[in-house]
Amino acid sequence: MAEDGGSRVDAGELQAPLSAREPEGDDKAPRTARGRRTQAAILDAAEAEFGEKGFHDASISGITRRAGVALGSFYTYFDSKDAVFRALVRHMSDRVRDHVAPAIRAAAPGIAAERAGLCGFIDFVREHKDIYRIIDEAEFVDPESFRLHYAVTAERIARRLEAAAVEGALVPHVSEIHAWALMGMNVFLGLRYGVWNEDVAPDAVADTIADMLANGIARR
Amino acid sequence: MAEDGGSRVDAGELQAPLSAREPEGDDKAPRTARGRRTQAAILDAAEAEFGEKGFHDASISGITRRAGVALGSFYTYFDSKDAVFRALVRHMSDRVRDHVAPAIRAAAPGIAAERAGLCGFIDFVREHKDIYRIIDEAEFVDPESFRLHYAVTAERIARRLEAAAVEGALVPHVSEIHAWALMGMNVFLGLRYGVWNEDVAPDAVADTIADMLANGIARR
Amino acid sequence: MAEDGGSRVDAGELQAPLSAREPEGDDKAPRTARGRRTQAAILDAAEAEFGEKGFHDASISGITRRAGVALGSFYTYFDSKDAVFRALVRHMSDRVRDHVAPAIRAAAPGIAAERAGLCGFIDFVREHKDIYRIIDEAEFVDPESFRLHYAVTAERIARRLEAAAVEGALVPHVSEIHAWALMGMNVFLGLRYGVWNEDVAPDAVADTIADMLANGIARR
Amino acid sequence: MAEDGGSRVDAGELQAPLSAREPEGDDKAPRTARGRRTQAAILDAAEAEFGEKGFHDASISGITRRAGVALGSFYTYFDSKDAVFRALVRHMSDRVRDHVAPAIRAAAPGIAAERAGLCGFIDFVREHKDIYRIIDEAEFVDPESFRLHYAVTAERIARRLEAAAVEGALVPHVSEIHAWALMGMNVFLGLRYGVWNEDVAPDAVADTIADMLANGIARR
DNA sequence: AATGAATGAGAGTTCATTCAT
DNA sequence: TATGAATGAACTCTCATTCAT
Repeated sequence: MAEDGGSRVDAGELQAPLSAREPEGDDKAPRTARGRRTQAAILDAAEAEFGEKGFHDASISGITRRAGVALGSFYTYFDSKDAVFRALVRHMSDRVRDHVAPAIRAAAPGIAAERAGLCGFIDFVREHKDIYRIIDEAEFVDPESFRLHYAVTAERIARRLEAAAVEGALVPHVSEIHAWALMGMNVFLGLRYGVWNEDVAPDAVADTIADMLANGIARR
Repeated sequence: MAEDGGSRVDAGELQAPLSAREPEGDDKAPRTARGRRTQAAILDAAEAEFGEKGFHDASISGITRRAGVALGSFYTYFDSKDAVFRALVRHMSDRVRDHVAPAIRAAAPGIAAERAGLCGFIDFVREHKDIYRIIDEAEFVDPESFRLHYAVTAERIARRLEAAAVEGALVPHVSEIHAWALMGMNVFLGLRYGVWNEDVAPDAVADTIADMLANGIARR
Repeated sequence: MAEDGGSRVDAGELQAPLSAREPEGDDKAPRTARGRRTQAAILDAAEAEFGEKGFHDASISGITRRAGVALGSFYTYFDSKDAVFRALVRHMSDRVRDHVAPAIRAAAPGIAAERAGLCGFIDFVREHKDIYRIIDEAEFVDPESFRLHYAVTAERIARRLEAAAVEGALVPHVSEIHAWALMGMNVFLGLRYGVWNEDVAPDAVADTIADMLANGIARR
Repeated sequence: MAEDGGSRVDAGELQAPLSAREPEGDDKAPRTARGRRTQAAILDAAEAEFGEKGFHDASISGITRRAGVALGSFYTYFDSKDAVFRALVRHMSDRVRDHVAPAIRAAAPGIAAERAGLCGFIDFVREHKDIYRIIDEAEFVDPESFRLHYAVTAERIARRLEAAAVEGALVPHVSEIHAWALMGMNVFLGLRYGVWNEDVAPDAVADTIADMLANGIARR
């Protein structure tokens, strides 16, 4: 699952409405305004259906029922069940990134930035619990996009850490290994304190992790 | 996925062969030696089938074909597709724990023990790559056992950290949050350096993480 | 099995074609004319299949084969094998009633009306021998509809007898017991002289029973 | 279902225990005492299983589980599921007859005898409600034995009526039609006042029917 | 563009029966 | 005689996808 804000998103970028997304092969470009509305309705319905039931228990007819359109209309806008799923994963992956990125950029490079990323991630997950299921299930539905998602995310973290090291905020030997470790921490803390139970405030979680990242946990 | 060794396993305990497992409701106890052999063959085949295809694309007939038994024989030993899956998850969860536990116990409490756990985990995952898929897919197939697995694992880590803190090896404020962070790190490092690619030695990964845990990564 | 004509059916009412039936929960309402044709074909085929083989030996694929539609189409119109069966029982129960009712109403209340009912019933059964199997098997397939069918039928006979008693055509103490006795007689006479063997004319059977009902069979 | 006592059973005949029945092709003769016990246990279990679940939902394994014997042992004593069912139907048919016959013989030929038969039948059914299901289901499981059962029973009633007519107790023209009518009445009255609900005493039912048979129900 | 009926491969599951021990 | 594992045909039901209207 996405757990990190990217830096390629410009500040002030708004969440693009579904109907304005440019297709990338998984969906078909509607020709009319009516068509765009229908496609958007289907994508929204797919989010609800997949989030609620998971990929395999979700059904096309469930999606079109939620969307209030005929079954056949689905295939006017998407080639297959897998295709909507991919489109949805990409869409959600973007939304997480867009949610977290501003907070990261606003913080000082290094520990503070990572702290902000984790905090924003937990916040986001709390408001979009279904997303967690959706992106994670991609591992089994469309391994390639799952792999890509995490590879890209880890790479983004790694570049950020390196930049912070160059600036002198972090130790010089930060590496891809650190990036994967941070990503894993974030994902599981999001699962535990975002999806499963909200018994601890995101800020408290983030403070704890920031301290660990800054000073370690060995008694000296 | 399991990524930690428990302490309830006695030193020297051997991995119990499939044929010696006591059933816990997901499988039916065979009453003859022949029956035990067949059940073990089915469980082994299920591991291969699920690992290769994932839960939903796997089929009972695929499992029995691999096991070399008739389709109906499956139902002599398991109630359903879900039931084998659950039995398998439990079995594998136990195997990871049993593999990692001795290394953890052999190390000094604190950073060294956690280092050993991560190292053992990556080793194990490299030799049982399918396991990763199987246990992780439980999130969607049988959420309860997924939840239980990670809750139990995190709890075990937390207790270990607390004990090390009491001994003075770790800072006194270690908590459940640290446990979840460590678990998440381990899982993702196992995925990246165990399942996806073996381009970095487990020891190197573990050294890096041990250093981070001991000293943090902030420039001081 | 139905063996009696109801009084709620208006004189002159025609047997509704399958395609005009309103669903009551056991079948799904088609939305196009084509759909109605298909559903009717399936229901007709089900009658043949169940009548010939009985519920358990009948198969959905047998039904769709007879109907000349694809297997899956069955589930477009009925939820399950039980659901078609229930729809069919209801349909046939209505048909018997509608066949017999006019003859009953045309006769004088009392013995003549019951005679007409029996006569019409045997006639009907002779032309629809399958119905016997179908409705009777409901006792084992869907006990509730079996129970309901006979309870409703007995009640109808009881009311008719009471009305005739009030008019002075029958003795005043006719009761539910008489109704059940008449219903049982009719059913078994229908079985014997309608389904099994047509060696005696319905009128002859009815005359015999009418005499017995009118005068009893004790020598005086 | 049986609804009449035969006259071929000698007075004083005891209900033969299962283990003493002579096989008639549907079961296999046990060679040892132990074998007879096992066979009897299976037959008893079959009565319970079929009575509770009906023929199709009953299973051989359910029967052997109830009997406390191994699955394979079933085939030591019966050739098939149909075979036990047939043996059971014959057995129960005999039991009804044996229960009702003495009462019939004790009564005066004619109305009194038929009254006694109905009364005894309702009594019997109340104590063996499952039997109703078992024998009636034979219509769909083994039509031949169902047919035979009712044909034999009707014939027995017919002979009894004829004899009573010869003695001057009944009108001279009693026939097979009367026999079937009586049988049908008895069966349905047994269903209503024996199986479904015991809200009316068997004697009251029998009195009502006796009066109807004696005098008819037409107002004169 | 929209509809919804039609398709049919494929899945999980059951269970009467056989047979080696 | 008794056991229970093994078999596999057969069945009901699902659902992604196609297509005529």
